Amino acid sequence: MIVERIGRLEAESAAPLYLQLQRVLRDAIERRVLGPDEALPPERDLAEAYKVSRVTVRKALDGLVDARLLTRRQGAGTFVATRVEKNFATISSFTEDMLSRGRAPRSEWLSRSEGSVTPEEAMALGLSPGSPVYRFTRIRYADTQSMALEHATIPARVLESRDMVADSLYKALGDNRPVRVLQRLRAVLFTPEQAELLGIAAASAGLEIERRGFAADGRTVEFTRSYYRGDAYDFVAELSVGPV
Amino acid sequence: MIVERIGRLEAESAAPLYLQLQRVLRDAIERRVLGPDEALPPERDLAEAYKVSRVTVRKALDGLVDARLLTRRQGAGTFVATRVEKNFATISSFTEDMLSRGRAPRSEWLSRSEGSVTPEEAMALGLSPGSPVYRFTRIRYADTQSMALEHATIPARVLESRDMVADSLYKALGDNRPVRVLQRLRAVLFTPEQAELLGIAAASAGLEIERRGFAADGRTVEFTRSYYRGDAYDFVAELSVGPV
DNA sequence: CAGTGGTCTAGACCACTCA
DNA sequence: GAGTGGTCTAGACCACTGA
Repeated sequence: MIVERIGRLEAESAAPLYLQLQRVLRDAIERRVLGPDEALPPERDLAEAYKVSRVTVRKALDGLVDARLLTRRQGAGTFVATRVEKNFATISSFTEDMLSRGRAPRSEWLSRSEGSVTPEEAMALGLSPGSPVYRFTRIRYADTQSMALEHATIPARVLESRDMVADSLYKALGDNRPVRVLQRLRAVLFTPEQAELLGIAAASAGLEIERRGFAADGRTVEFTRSYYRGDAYDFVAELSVGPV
Repeated sequence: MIVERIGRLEAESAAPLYLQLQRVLRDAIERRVLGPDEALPPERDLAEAYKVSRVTVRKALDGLVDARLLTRRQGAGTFVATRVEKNFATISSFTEDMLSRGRAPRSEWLSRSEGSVTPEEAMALGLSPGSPVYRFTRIRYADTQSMALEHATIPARVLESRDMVADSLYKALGDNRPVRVLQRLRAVLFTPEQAELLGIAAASAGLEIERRGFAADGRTVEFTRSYYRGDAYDFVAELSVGPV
């Protein structure tokens, strides 16, 4: 009954049960089989239906609650969240960011080089002096509008060659893609050179974003400094209370 | 042995065991009783030492891993994280933010009024048209330097009176304090009026930050639009990968 | 007061690390 | 191969919600 409606676990999957169940539930929510504000079956029923223990059901639900897809009310039940805000403040590359805003990302390369780290880069990337890095400089466009000037420095060891970076840097990084980034944002006035490259009026306001990206293994894999047009780009961030 | 070193659970606490244990461990880490990179006792040993089940130990550790105080390596052990970055991207009010940067926050009130929501505010705060709100406008200083112009709108129901807000708005909000905020940042040029209020040159770059704050019960309790000096303030944000 | 989520236990097996 | 974290179970009691 429950399983028919929500979905089956994959029969011969090696993945942990709680992740399989999590996936089935997430899919059901995405496909609107479980509508907003709808109550999920009680944990005990889910456990019985999927032939797992209630602890496993709870572990599956925990992840979805963390991701704000579900809310729990003690004594009342577990409910599908009303999706007012979604996917804010999750990492995306410029490419993905623009696609999600319904725009077509494009890059114009200014340079693509290799060299040794500067002291500033070594500090930001956690590299020893003299380590080899690739540097990429480009103008980013959304549709035909210029959006940003971007300078990226990547440790050579995380990229097979500098020519792998065609359009998306994050795509080229593959498994070394950042799972966590730290960004620092400031408002600045564009320099005449920057304004000219972006094709905008001198003395316009821009957003300087300095980004350090960390891969799953904790190593720093990206140090990027970008200059976004203030009139064309805004940045959304979600913050929450500190560690418990 | 273990308990002597790390600390005791409170004897007669009503709090869940896993939270008590979490607290003891966090304290031990903060006090450097457990130093960076040091291995914690195995989960089974902790369970025995504190007379709780291993499941409870794991639940306590889970929270600390989420908060990045610990890292786990299967087969190897659980280790105290090397605290390279801490407390980024957690909510803080202007007051707290400045204090943490070692500066003295101060406000100069421009106005403090009550009224009915505008359509824009109603939308942002999730209020019905006509609902009463308080509005606060002030110039924010760090030491003697002007930092920002701030316009805040607060639903009247979450504040006892508008005169409760002395220095810190978040302090006045008490239990209605936001636990989650969504911010939108843009680079703008200051208007002549804004520049004059802040005592800076006309046509300087500034950071426009629009913030919506959500209390623990999910209600929107704050809608603020601020203008920060680009030359005096930067914003740090931490992002991570989306929901699993 | 019946039903729900919140916490907790004792024990088991597997996957991985490291000497 | 001993020791560690990762997953999972069956069952229990408590705290809270809502008809």
